[in-house]
Amino acid sequence: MERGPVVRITDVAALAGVAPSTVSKALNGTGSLRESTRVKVREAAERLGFVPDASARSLSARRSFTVGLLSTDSAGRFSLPVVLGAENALVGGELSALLATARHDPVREQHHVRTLVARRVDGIIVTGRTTEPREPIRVPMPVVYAFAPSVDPDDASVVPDDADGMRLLVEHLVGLGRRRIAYVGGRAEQAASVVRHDTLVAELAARGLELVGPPLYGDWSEQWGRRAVDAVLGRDAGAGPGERVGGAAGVDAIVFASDQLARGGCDRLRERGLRVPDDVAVTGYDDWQVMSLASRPPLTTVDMRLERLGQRAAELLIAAIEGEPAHGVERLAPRLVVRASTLGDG
Amino acid sequence: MERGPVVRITDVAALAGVAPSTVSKALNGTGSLRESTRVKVREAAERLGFVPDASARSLSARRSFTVGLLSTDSAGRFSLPVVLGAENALVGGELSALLATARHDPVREQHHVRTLVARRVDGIIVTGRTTEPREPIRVPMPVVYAFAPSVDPDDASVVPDDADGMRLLVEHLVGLGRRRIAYVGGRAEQAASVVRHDTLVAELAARGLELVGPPLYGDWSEQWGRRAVDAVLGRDAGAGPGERVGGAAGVDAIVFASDQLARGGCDRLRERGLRVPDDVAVTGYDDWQVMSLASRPPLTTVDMRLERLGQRAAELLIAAIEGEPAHGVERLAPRLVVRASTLGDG
DNA sequence: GTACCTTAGGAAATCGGATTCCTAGTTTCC
DNA sequence: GGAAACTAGGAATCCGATTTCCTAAGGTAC
Repeated sequence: MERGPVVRITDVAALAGVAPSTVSKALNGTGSLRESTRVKVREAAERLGFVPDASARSLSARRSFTVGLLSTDSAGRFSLPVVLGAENALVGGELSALLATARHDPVREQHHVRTLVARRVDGIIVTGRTTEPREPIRVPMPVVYAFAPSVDPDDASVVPDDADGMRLLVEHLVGLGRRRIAYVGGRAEQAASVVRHDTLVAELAARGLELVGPPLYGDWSEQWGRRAVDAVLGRDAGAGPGERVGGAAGVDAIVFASDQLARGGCDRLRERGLRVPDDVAVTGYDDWQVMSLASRPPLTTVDMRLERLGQRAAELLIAAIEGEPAHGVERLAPRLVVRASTLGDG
Repeated sequence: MERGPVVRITDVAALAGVAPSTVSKALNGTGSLRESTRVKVREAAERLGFVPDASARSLSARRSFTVGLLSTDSAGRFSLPVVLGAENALVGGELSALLATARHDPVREQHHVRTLVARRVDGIIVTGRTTEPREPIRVPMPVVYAFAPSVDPDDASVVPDDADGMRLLVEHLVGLGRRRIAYVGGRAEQAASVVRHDTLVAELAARGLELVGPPLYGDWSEQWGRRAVDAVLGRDAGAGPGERVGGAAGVDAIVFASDQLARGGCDRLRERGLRVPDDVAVTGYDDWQVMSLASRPPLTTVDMRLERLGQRAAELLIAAIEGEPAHGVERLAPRLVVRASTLGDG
């Protein structure tokens, strides 16, 4: 609340003693003007604190310099970083971000899509809660799907490369000499659980190894992580403190499909007297730091680089807006984060 | 990507056989028109899939039907729910939300403020990472501060009522018969640590009780929560399993200033052989469910109702936009969430 | 010195709705 | 039957910046 009368281009023109069109040219670096005139106009604009009205600019430019960030999710743990990364990257392209969260409600989503179209956003980035492929939205402007890809291969999508992440983990574990590896997933029907399992099995096979025991599925909670450890070790034969598990059912590493699971797993292993990583190495997934760092020991895990994912989506969208649309799914390479749950204190 | 040529009001007018101004009146319910005409126009608009251009509408309405959500924070754990609550409430008022995250960078914040002003947003909601009062932004439109209040008492702010939250906790603990209560805060210089401590002391005093030992401050980590328990119980004399603490230094409840601290505290208490809540009751703060529910036992804590806070901020902002600005700090009553860390399995 | 180019900058059209104002019909009333 | 009062809907203006088009002044050439 500082200046009541908003400054218009005509005010600047009047002060500078030129026509409005000249002000526009001077400030936008277009047209042919003497340098002295540009300076004069710039000074007048500066003095009045002139900020061009975006609506008017949009109207004549026939674009809004705005993109929609449509999140199926209530912008939870996964989509939030994506949204933030995108928002941040958009600023560079002098684009603003309209936030629209659908909260899993198709009606709400439809409403938001309509609003974004009405606002003539230059493009839309769609994110979701999980990596399950989703139905595309139908709008008359470019769209990029981030995290949750579109089922239409002609659309542009950016997703974390889960297979690559698992490959990094296997490489790391096997490199450390671990051979008897078990797998604990989250919900069985979700892509994240399945892809990670399948890749794990494939990568082990490529090294002449096999998963120890069947993959275990539950939900994504710490509690399931704890229980899964019991299941892996065999509930009945709780090993005593310091006692190496060994034997046919013995494992020397457990790969969990998320940090939450892994954290619960570490707790349970410790409670059962097993040392992590000395007796059993543990890996998580996501590098959700409130979990991965708070775990005892801190977790070796995979950072999906979600902010970078959002940033990349923004880059692709900007390119599409400028007439160079991408197609298909782009996979973003994740980053292995090594911590004490596999490496010990060393 | 469905219709190339965007439909304008003149297209609808042509199809309906009326003037553009009539279309506008028909669709907006203004002017005086025969019902048959309205229907005719509506059908034409429907058939063409007409969606009025928001820029044009904004230009003539002299407002953008958009509000800025300015988050100092990278929309972290606290500001995120506030932002979501606000965004959700805005939809009801047919307003859209422009997301702007400053990431603690004053330059970035200034840039975003400029952008929001250029876009002629109808108002701005400012949120922060902590409840520390902050400098107000200077803009020519209404502003509401949420979570982090403005230092200017003339501005409108909505904050969680921390004192009330602590009062609820004390009432609960004392009601359960706990008398020897210790306090563990987060960072000593932060309002959240201090207000909670001061209120705790005052509420205890009102009941003829005193805090056991000095308040302990550290950071907001689980690790500090664990260490703080050691400090409270006395590092040297680690009580054996099942042994009641008792005596001059004994406590029968520990109030932690956050769920993270409390969770670490529970872990440590258990490791020292103390039962929660039988030997020592524990309370957290925030009801951050990945902490409060994953804790063993789950935490009795205080839900600040951050989404509601954001919603309330949106309501106040909408009122201000409509000419009824609020002033001063409004405190939102929190909600006590009782779980097993004070009540046991019963 | 006249004819032809440049060039700086202004006037006017444009973007797409909303709104104000006005007019041709229709009603109402005495 | 004629004047006043409504009514429906169209024409024109406006919102504020961009952009196109055009003109007057200055420069160059022969």
